[in-house]
Amino acid sequence: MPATATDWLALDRQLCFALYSASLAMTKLYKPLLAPLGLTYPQYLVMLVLWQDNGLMVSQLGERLLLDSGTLTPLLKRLEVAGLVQRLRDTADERRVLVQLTAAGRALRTRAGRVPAAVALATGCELSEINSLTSRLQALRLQLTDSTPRAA
Amino acid sequence: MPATATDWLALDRQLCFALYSASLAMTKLYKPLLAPLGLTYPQYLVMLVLWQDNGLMVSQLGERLLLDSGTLTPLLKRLEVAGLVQRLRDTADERRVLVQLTAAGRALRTRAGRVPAAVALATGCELSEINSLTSRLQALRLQLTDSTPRAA
DNA sequence: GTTCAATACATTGCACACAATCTAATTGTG
DNA sequence: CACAATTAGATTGTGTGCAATGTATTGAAC
Repeated sequence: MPATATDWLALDRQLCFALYSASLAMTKLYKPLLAPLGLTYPQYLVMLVLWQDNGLMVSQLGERLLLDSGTLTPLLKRLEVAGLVQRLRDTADERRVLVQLTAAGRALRTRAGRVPAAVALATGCELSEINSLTSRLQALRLQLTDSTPRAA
Repeated sequence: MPATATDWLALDRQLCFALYSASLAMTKLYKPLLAPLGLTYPQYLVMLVLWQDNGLMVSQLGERLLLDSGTLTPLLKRLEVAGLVQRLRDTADERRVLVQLTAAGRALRTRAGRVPAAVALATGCELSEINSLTSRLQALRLQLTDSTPRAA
């Protein structure tokens, strides 16, 4: 089967694969940077949210990160075991679980402060280039989540 | 702890999160498109490679997709159970496993032909925009895999 | 006030990713 | 030829992602 003039199924032509492999490569880049902090990459994302807005519900974390409870519940339990967060039932509404940083969790922010610069360096990109690429990816994600409704 | 003037740890400023969430959103977009073909998204990527180059070794698939045997071996076994590929020990070098498309696997290419257009539509982007974003992500991935050597 | 629907989270099952380790086969060295 | 080093896959264990389902709590309607 000879390749057509423009083979739409060629791997190197796929935006999806460029996205997929770049994302996995990024995760691998973070791994040695986060290991000293005792965090995996998704756990780091949760901490980023909590460092900005402490005391969120599980569902609010899920909205920010676009993850569901099936992913977050076990992840948060591991963060709790690690002593970085506390999971507290909301007394006003006992369906809710509030995720609070512990002192250790707050303290970790300082050590995490060095991570972004190390990542920016590894990308080999100017800051302006990083920002423009970030913006385009955010726009793409917005478009994709709109064309892929997740709830009726 | 008040946010600094430029908070380098802000979630929406992270290239990594834009990449991560866009990649997950892309996978969710593919899911209903690939379900009729009986493929998951990573399985689809493997099929893309094989449709271009049939009869590769597991390690060659891994080079193209940047995945290791721990990921590919069970995935390929599932594709074999689905009747789309065959895994054959190379008689010349019995360490090697050659992955060959079956007739059903080759035939699936025709049905997959409709997928790229549906994806392009969902992105809401011009083709030129898709291509430029793809190129930038490929360059980023290359830079990241170079700064993150995986073998000594 | 009881019943029904909605909400918030937890659980289960499946499929990746990947580090670390293992086994079998091949290659290189003398 | 013996044998150490290398190579190719497979296996194991951990941690996501997510669909589907379960459970307890709350809110709404009557």
